[in-house]
This record gives sequence, structure tokens and C-alpha cells, in this order.
Amino acid sequence: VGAPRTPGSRAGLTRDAIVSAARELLTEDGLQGLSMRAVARRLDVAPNALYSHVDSKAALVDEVLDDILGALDEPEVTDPRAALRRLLMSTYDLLLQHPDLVPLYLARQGARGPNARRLGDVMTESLARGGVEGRRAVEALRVLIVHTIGFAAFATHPPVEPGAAGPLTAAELRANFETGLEWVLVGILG
Amino acid sequence: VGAPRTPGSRAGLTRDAIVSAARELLTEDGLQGLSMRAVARRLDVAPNALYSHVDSKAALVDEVLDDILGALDEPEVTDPRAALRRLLMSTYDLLLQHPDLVPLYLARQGARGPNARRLGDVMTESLARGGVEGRRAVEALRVLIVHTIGFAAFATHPPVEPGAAGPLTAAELRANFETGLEWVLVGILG
DNA sequence: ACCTGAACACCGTTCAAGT
DNA sequence: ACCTGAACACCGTTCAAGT
Repeated sequence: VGAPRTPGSRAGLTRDAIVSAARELLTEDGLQGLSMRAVARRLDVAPNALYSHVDSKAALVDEVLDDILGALDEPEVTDPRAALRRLLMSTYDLLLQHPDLVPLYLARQGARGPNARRLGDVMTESLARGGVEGRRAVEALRVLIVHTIGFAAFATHPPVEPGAAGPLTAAELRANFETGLEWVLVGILG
Repeated sequence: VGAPRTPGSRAGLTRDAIVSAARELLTEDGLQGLSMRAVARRLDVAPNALYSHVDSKAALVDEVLDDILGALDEPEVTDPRAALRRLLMSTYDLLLQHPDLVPLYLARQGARGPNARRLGDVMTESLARGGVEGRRAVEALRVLIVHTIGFAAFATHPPVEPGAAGPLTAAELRANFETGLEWVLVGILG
């Protein structure tokens, strides 16, 4: 709004501005609010202008997903079991703050961007310190990630449990997640 | 096509016909091919005619998801561990045949329809025979389901693994799924 | 109750043109 | 290289009207 741009004049668009606008829309209106046209509207730009900086909507979503993972820092404990537990539990907590995105993380296993890679490396190091390496470490890592994102999906999109007890509390689900995590960690580290 | 219907004339539409058409579209064109308008096109009907039999697209998708689970039969073994293993592995295999739907199963945990309930009951009985009941059985069931659908999601939507070895084979992923399943079963049943 | 016609309020993406 | 205008080929859903 204000002085309308003519074809040829610059809008000062950047990849980062696009990702930020997408994140804002996401927190304000949820996943259904995140459309290319809505991002363009927010940046006061024609819809197709985005395609000068982003290949497709899928690419933009991938960028947003990895961006969010940037909030996770490396655990400071040295004990492998404690380090894995702490990192996975803060991942679980982070995912719960973005309910709409959890299915997307699952579909892509969250492992497309640099932040996801960094976290994967941290966990691989922990496993190595616990004596788990090579092919077995890769397998263990997958089981841990699947359990974490999968349980976050369950917590954010609970099925209608028929007949039985009332709705599940967040605390119950988190305890359930931890119980399963412990089973897996015992399987991996003994 | 043929004699065009006027407003008021019946098309013989049924809920089942709609679900079947949706399943056909799904196997032919994938998830993106499944739109209300495409279903209507296939049934030679106006798009909004579907709303006389189905509340929304989401409701239709739920119906399709449960319909597919109908292909799973109850395991014939009596040993709890073997029964759970067999049922979950055939669930895994079934999910792999419908790659596009796996993220949807995860989001809804597949537990909306009668087929999903039936399978849940079967597993609950197995757990009871293994000495796991009540609250602990509910927790165990969730961990097993999350692991199974989660791994199916991983297998059908593998992330780009950077640098390292080539693409994962289906056999490797299935073995990985089994390994994790065994860890969980040990945690549950000892 | 079941269907059509028409409309509403959107989508993602491409192509040509402007500077 | 970066942007606008205009268009293409779609969506899900609602509302009024017909029998």
C-alpha cells in the first residue's frame, strides 16, 4: 500500500524476509493460513514475486521447518543416555509448540536442513560415546527420531478415543512418551 | 455424459460409491488426485452433490483411511509377542502400499473408524494375555502404534541423507523397523 | 431427500513484459 | 535480476432452486 510499484521497481525482497513472514502467518493463522498468496500479501508484493527467491511452496515450507529447529541447543551433559534423553525431550516440547507442523516433520523426518543435520550429528556423537557406532547407530537414531516425532504427532492430533476415559492430558502423553523412550534407550544402550 | 440430469432427478449416489471412487482416484493419481471435484467428475455428478452423503472432505478421507485398514486380519497365533509382532508387521506392509496416506494415518493415528478400533481391541487382548493391562496396556499400545506408523512414514518419505551412503533399500528399513519393534516389545513384555 | 446451477473466496504456478 | 499484470487450471463449500 502507499506508492504502488510499477514493473521493474524493486521491493527489497529477501529469502529471509519470506521465511519470517511465513513463520508469522503460521503462528497467527495456522497451517491453512500459510499460502504463497498470503505471504505475498503480507510483504505487499505480487504473489509471483516470491518465485524469484523460492523455488516452490514445498521448498519454502522445508526452510520454515528447519528454521524452527534452530531453537534447540545441544545438551550440556556428557552421559550419553542423559544427553539423548534431554535432547529428544526438548525436541518433543518444541514440536508441541507447533502442532500444525508436526505431520510435516514426520513426512519429511525433519532432516532436510542444516539444523536437522546438526542435531543428528550431536546425537550420533552421544551414541558413539555410549559404544554404539556405524550401522547400528544409524538404526538407533532412526528409532529415536521416529518415536519422538511420532509421539508428538499423537499428542498434537489425538484420535477420538471411543467410550473410554476422557481426553488425555498433556502430562499423561508426555509421561507416555518418556516411558517409550526409556524402553528404546534400554534396547539401544542396555 | 449421456442424458444430462436436470435438478431433481436422482443419480443413485451412495456413501459407498463415493468412498470407492475416492480410493480409485487415490491409487491412480495419488493424494493430490483426490479432490471432491475429481470424485464428483468420476461419478458424473455435480461437485456439491457429494455433500448430501458426506459432511466434508476431511470426513471422506477418514472413511477412506479406515476402509483400507479393513484388509488386515487378526493374527492366528496365540503367543502375545508373536501376535503383536505379526499384526504390526502386516500393518507396516499395508501402509507401505499407500505411501501418500501414511502422513494422514499419523496425523489421525488411524484410530477414527471401526476397523482401527477392531485392531486396537485385538492388540489389547494380546497385551492382556501377556500380563499387561489397564493404564500400562494403553501406554504400550500407543508406543507400538507410533513406532509402526512412524517407521512407515520414514520408509515412504525418506529424507535426503547428506553425503553418506546411497538410498536406503526397503529391506533395510524393514529390518530397522523390526529391530526397534523388538526393543519396544522387550520393554513391554520383558 | 437428493440433485443441479451458479457463485464465493480462494489456491500454486507460469508467461510475457517492464526496468 | 527482480518485480508486476494477467492468466491458467484448479480448489472446498454454500446457497437457492428444482422434483
